[in-house]
Amino acid sequence: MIERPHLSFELAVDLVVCTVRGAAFEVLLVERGVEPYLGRLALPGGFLRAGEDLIDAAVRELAEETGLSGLDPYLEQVRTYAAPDRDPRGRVATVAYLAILPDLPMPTAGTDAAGARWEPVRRGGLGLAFDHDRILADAVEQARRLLENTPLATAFCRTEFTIAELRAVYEAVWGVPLDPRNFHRKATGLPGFVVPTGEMRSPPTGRPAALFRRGPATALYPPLQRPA
Amino acid sequence: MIERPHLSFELAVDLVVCTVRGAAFEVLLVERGVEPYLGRLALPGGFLRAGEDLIDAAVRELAEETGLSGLDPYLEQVRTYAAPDRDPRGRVATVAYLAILPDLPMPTAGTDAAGARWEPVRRGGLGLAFDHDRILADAVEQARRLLENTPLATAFCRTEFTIAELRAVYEAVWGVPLDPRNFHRKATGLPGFVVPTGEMRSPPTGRPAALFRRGPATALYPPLQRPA
DNA sequence: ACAAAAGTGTTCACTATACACCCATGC
DNA sequence: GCATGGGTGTATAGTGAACACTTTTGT
Repeated sequence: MIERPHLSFELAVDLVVCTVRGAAFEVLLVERGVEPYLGRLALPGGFLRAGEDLIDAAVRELAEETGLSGLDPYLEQVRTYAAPDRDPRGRVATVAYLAILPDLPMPTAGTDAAGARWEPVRRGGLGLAFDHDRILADAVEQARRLLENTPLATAFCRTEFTIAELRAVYEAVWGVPLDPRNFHRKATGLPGFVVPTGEMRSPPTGRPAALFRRGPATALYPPLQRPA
Repeated sequence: MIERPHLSFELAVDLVVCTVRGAAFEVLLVERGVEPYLGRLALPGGFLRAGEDLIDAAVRELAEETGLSGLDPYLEQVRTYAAPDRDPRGRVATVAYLAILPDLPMPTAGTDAAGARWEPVRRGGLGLAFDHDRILADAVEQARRLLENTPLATAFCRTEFTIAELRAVYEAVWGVPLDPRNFHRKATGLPGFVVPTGEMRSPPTGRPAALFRRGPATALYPPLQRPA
């Protein structure tokens, strides 16, 4: 190890954990229990530990904050924030990760998740601590873009899902209504996007819907373009 | 300042400086003059200084490495790399930036740029130091994607350019031939992409071409999709 | 029978592609 | 004139939005 005369940083990972509940696009937030920004809402996150890569820390924090184990979440890096004054405690750089979960029941006691709650994503921001409104906005924009080009939407759904559920994800995240009939054709026609399981599921009323799983595709071609 | 029991990092910025020269998509590399990886090619970059944000460091490094002043380069964050063993000197996290320049003559003496040179981007990587092959691949993929959705291609051109020059950028970066006639119509027809200056430029032989500047658009809609 | 939701067929407008053709210059 | 590259017109195929219509269930 040679001399290192450079600035020293702490490195954190912040999570933008998203889901769709009902018709709402929501994000997981925690109430801060320590200064600075005591009592304010913030994105869950924490510092890297020895031997950890960024993705390791993101996976660990996600498990801690949700209290859920054995998830196979979609996790993708968004970008890094390191403005000199972004944290009053000193120079802290944070790497934001986008995490996508299906609408699962969350443990509410005995874990870090006790202080966590879902909030609907609103334009104009949520008044979060630090620069977390900006981070949230960047992550949301990335999620909206990924819905166009990747099978990300399937990560919002459980293992088996109907086309109507998949469409609800697009409508909630993009905030626009889509034609159910045309969406059905596009989704089932895109190579590798979804594969039928052969099973059916009956809604409260109406014709049963075919069930699908996510397909092998890692990119959607052609993309599912959102309306102008 | 309260106690901070966490891991300490050095934070670097690495640049993927791209241009199109002739028909080739090229990247700026430097030969390392110190250990580790002495003598190997690497991406230009350096550590953050006190008071600097990431983008400040990227702009400063770009000016230092190219020896060019007064550029208004396109600069965009790619992603961050922080694997525990990526730098043998210790824990160094690096934030990669994509920089796009037109094909300019580079100073070759008296500056850091003396040790810099352009190399064509090849599939399979260039055998760079550290994890720079991976960083380069990620940045190149980002550039290819941005050509579809943003006016990024204009950043590869000088202030005034012909449609044929713009097309050469797409062909070089995507590595595919495009129909000159259809490309002309698309590029001039996309709202806010390019605006005619009214001037003309004569090629060595053939009809003079109209000159354009980049337009006000920040996104291309509909996107200029690359062929499957 | 009726309501509700799933899924298919069809129309029509628009867009992309291929390529014939014309234009403006240097030699 | 001829070669060369710039730019326009046009036929054709393909794609996407709108929506009528059929299917399959629960009550």
